[in-house]
Amino acid sequence: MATGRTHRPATRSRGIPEATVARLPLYLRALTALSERSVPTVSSEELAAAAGVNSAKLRKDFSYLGSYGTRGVGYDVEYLVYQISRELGLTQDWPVVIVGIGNLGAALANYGGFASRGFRVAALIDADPAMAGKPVAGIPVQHTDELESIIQDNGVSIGVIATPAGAAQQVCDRLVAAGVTSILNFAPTVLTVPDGVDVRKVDLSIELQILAFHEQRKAGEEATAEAPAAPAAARRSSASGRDSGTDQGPDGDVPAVMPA
Amino acid sequence: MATGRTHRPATRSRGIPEATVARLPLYLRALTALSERSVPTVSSEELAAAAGVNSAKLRKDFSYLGSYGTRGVGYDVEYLVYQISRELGLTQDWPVVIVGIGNLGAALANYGGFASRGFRVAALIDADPAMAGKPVAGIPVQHTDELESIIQDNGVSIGVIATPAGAAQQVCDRLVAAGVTSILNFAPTVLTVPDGVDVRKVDLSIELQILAFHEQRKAGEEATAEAPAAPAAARRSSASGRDSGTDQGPDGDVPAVMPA
DNA sequence: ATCTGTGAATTGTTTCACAGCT
DNA sequence: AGCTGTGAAACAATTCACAGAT
Repeated sequence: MATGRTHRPATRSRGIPEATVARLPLYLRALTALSERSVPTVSSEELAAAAGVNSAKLRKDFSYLGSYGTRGVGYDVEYLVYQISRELGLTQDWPVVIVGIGNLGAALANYGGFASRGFRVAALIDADPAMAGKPVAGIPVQHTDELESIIQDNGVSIGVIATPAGAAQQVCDRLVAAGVTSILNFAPTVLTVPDGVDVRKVDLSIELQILAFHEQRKAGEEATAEAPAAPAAARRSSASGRDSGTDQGPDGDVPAVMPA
Repeated sequence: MATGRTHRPATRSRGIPEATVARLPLYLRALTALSERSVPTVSSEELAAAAGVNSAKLRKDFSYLGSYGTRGVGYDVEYLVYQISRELGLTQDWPVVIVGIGNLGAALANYGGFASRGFRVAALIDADPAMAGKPVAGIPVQHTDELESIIQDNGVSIGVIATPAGAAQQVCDRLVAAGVTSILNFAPTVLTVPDGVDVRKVDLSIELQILAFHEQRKAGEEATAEAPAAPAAARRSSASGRDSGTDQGPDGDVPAVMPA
């Protein structure tokens, strides 16, 4: 997903399903935890439980990578960690830039698991001149003017956008023009990119809205079936005077602050 | 996804596909922008472009909601905004608590689009006593001790977890016990919840790893001469007889962890 | 003439269930 | 006996392509 038209028509190559790729990081995390506890082998059942999936799916997923297990025994933890890391491209080091150092950008910069496996924050970039030089997570913030040279000098191919929605497309364009080919977008806006560039988005309000949908459905279903543990009686709060479009932020839904 | 069990075999209800539900917020955002520009109607083609999907998909999605368009004309923007809002449950106000007010929690609390559409931050909760009373985004942080009473007093059914991974499951358990039935998890860990509770996760490192996978593939594709991936010899064990050939081995050597 | 709504075809994903290896 | 690996079946999502409404 994400890329509109990337498909090389007939790349009979290593066709790992996208759904599987999206789960590999989950398996990797579970395996890493086992590795740290020096657990030597694990069955598909155990590993699946740790990753929150079912074992048939896990086995099918692994079958796309190769036959890395041992029948009657399970999977060798260290070996699998290595194989999945390699498959995900984590045996190399990916320099990443974060653009937009507001609360969210700072949170991302401070995120531990970031630097830990394969990724390295090469630079923090913000449009506010007052931020320039200020260290965040031990890294001095640089001004947007430097964006192109930073990308090029560090060979950055992955960029993280944590700016307000209004600035996101512009930042995206500059990142792409400078050579970035993968973008993780935290701004609540749809980014348009050329073919060959991957975009993934993380969007708080979308996630909340999906939850609200299901939540609403649960509430309307109270007539049926068993009564759940919690007394979902008094849901629904008062202030209901809002509905269609009288919000402050121009659709923008500005994300985590940041001096614009 | 998210909901573990849920088998309601023949709920003749309004079975909107999950993939469609996940796109409704996207359409809603695009429509809200149009609404603010006082655009009266929009075609599936235009709206699809604004939302970053193709028009056939959009029409199919809308067909699950009902027939809200006019052939030869398009969709009435205001009407659609209302219908989708209603479908998503945004015509009511959802009180939300955020647990874990670090950089990320603060970023979430400050997130504009949060309060703007149907969601209201009912409380900010943190385990650090030193945070108690301190206002973040204009809302005083409360101590974890108050968690249960906050949930109950405010009729909160949606909780956001922005704590460190180590605390997430514990917080989750308390939220669920207090009556929360939808959770948005930002902590990099798998949460276990009872049936009937929805969990959605947002995970930076998973997203980056997925990008790295695709990035790696792009790199290996443009320079076909270099190190053409692994000589996937042992893939697909249909190789008759001997199988334990030295598989793996991108360029360098591997920490030969024994494949049995 | 245009654009929606939707069956039918296609493509992708998950689950089943069991053969085959250890 | 136990557990993986995988065809085949079931299910889900997407795309096609056109009938039908305005």
